[in-house]
Amino acid sequence: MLLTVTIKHVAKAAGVAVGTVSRVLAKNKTVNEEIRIRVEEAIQELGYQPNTLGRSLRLNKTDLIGLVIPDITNPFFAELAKHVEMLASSEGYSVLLANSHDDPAAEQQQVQALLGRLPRGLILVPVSESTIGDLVSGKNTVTVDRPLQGQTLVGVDNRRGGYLAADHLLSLGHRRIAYMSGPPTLDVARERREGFVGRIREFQQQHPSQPLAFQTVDGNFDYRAGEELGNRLLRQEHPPTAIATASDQQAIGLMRAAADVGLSIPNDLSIVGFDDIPLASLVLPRLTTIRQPLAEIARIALKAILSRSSTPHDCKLEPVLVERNSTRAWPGR
Amino acid sequence: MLLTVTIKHVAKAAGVAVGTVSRVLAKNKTVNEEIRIRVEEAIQELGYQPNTLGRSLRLNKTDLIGLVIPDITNPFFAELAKHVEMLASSEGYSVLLANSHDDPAAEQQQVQALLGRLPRGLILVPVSESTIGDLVSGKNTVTVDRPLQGQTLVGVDNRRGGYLAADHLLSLGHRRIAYMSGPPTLDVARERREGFVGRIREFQQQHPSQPLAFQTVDGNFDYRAGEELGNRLLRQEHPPTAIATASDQQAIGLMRAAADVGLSIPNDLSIVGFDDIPLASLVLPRLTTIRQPLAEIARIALKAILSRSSTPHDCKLEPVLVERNSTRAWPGR
DNA sequence: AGATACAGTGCAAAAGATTGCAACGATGAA
DNA sequence: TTCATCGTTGCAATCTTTTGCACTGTATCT
Repeated sequence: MLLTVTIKHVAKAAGVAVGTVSRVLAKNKTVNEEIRIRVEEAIQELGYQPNTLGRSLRLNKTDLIGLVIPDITNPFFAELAKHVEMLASSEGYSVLLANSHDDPAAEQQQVQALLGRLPRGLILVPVSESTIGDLVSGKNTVTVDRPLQGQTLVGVDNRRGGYLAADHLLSLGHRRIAYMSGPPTLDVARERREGFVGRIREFQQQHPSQPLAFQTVDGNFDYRAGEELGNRLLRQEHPPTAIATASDQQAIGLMRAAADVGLSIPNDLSIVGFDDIPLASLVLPRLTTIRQPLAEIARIALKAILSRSSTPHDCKLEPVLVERNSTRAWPGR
Repeated sequence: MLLTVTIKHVAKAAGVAVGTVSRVLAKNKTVNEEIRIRVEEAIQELGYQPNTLGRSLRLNKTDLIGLVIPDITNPFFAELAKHVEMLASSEGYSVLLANSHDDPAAEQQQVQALLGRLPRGLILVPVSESTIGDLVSGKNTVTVDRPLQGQTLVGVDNRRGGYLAADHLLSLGHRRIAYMSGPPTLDVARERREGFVGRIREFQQQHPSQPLAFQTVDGNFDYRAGEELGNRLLRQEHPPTAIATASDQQAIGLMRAAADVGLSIPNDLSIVGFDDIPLASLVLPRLTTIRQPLAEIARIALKAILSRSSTPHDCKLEPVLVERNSTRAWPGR
């Protein structure tokens, strides 16, 4: 165990008091140029690195950002984590990662453990609206993607996203449409569906004479749910000609189901996803989807944490439609 | 800002000295039963939680595990992160996440930043063999997937993995075979290829009369490389009937290229991947691949960290062939 | 010249927890 | 009675850093 060099050693080497070294480190200008140089030389010479723990204890705050997400394996959250980590580390912060596995009890435990580390702030994708509410209240928290009572939420305008998807399919001439939603317990899922259904209703009112079949199914956000719900939808007597989903993972699962049933995309079936994960542009055919500006979301969330604006102020970003090859105009056979 | 309750408050509430409270917390048995109960009640009552910083400063060690990976967006590393996080948090540790983006300079910076936090240990997927070598030497580090001079490596027997893939394709009757390798700078990639080539050569010696065409290409591990290399391989005059890749991501990119060329899998082309990421069993067709026991890898890596066995001792696990629907016997047209 | 201001520096007190050492009271032995 | 022992507990030092306060010496003003 090599013994570490502390601020005391630097002070002795430079022939000054520890306080002075500290002031040099803090770039405090009330320190003589000559002494500053002497101290900096000593720091160089000894290879001194400030002890984060001592500083944190004294200041009662750390350079840690807590990030609690349901599942790092989900490409959407992985992307979020990547951006948060990049931005945080460029500002000198490190990120504490915690998985909640979509389990309220685990989430509560994780949040508690993280809070015990006195992080500068918490970026949270909550799974349970109730369990952790008071745990994080007043704790410099920002919520991403999903809301939590009394906390700043930064995310996308989900209604608008749903609206865009519906509008896209309608304008392509589809008149047998289905919407594959997420878990009905989640606000995000409900909002996306409401936006989608809203556009459908709007169209029906504007064109009351046009026949329009529409249905909705619920499930999880993952691949498997996409496949299962897809099978259910496509094996009906009159299957839809277009399906919008609440996540790209669902959409990719759905593509699998479509292939099993023998449908070709986009010829027999148009699909539009949600999120625009990296894989979306790599599946075959490339997936038309509603893009969430994730880099921007991460940036704003982190800024909110670091600026400590105690008043919660939600931030809803604009989703955008990314047209690729999984949707096509319906010839109207 | 609500003021936090410290060990001092507990001591006063229980009418004992702080040292005694500390001993109760440490489950030190040299403390009277009666007093222990009184202290524990005070802890409950006040909702006291020990300050991690004070403890860490005193003990000069933390409950943090540093995890440095090239890219959290890569499903393989995401899966690794998930397992590490699960195991670590179940032992009371938190994980510090850092992305190196496959960039030696960034990696060096990240490792340095993490080490400054005095983690209990570092789990590292190194991108550069040279830059961080002396940075982490003697620092309780475990390397996963890729080796680093003088550090314990836990990973899969890559040669064996390559061997299994080649053996599978040969036994299916394929005689025009290609291997899509990873970056030749990476030991992992070289070993997998050597294993693969080794089995090919072995077969040639055993059956010198049988015609056997074999070629190799190099590239990155990601989807895009898979697609590009795939196009190059498949657009030859006599394309291979079977291709093994060095990663599932490559394999999935390759599937895309195959579809572009109009080849059906597994009828016209057999593909075997490497890693067995979750997506592998969800693509169409489901991907035959060489599975890495990632949960086991994470478990061993963490155990090595926590047991602080200072002598580096590599651990090579057995990869296993997972047969799914992307490979098929070659009829020998 | 004497008083005042001021920049620059040292000193010591925090911050919260752990732990070696001393002290204490009770007991038993000499 | 005195001494040693044992099991517990309190005291105080320690880990490293920051920062308010006091102090020094110089410069400026009256």
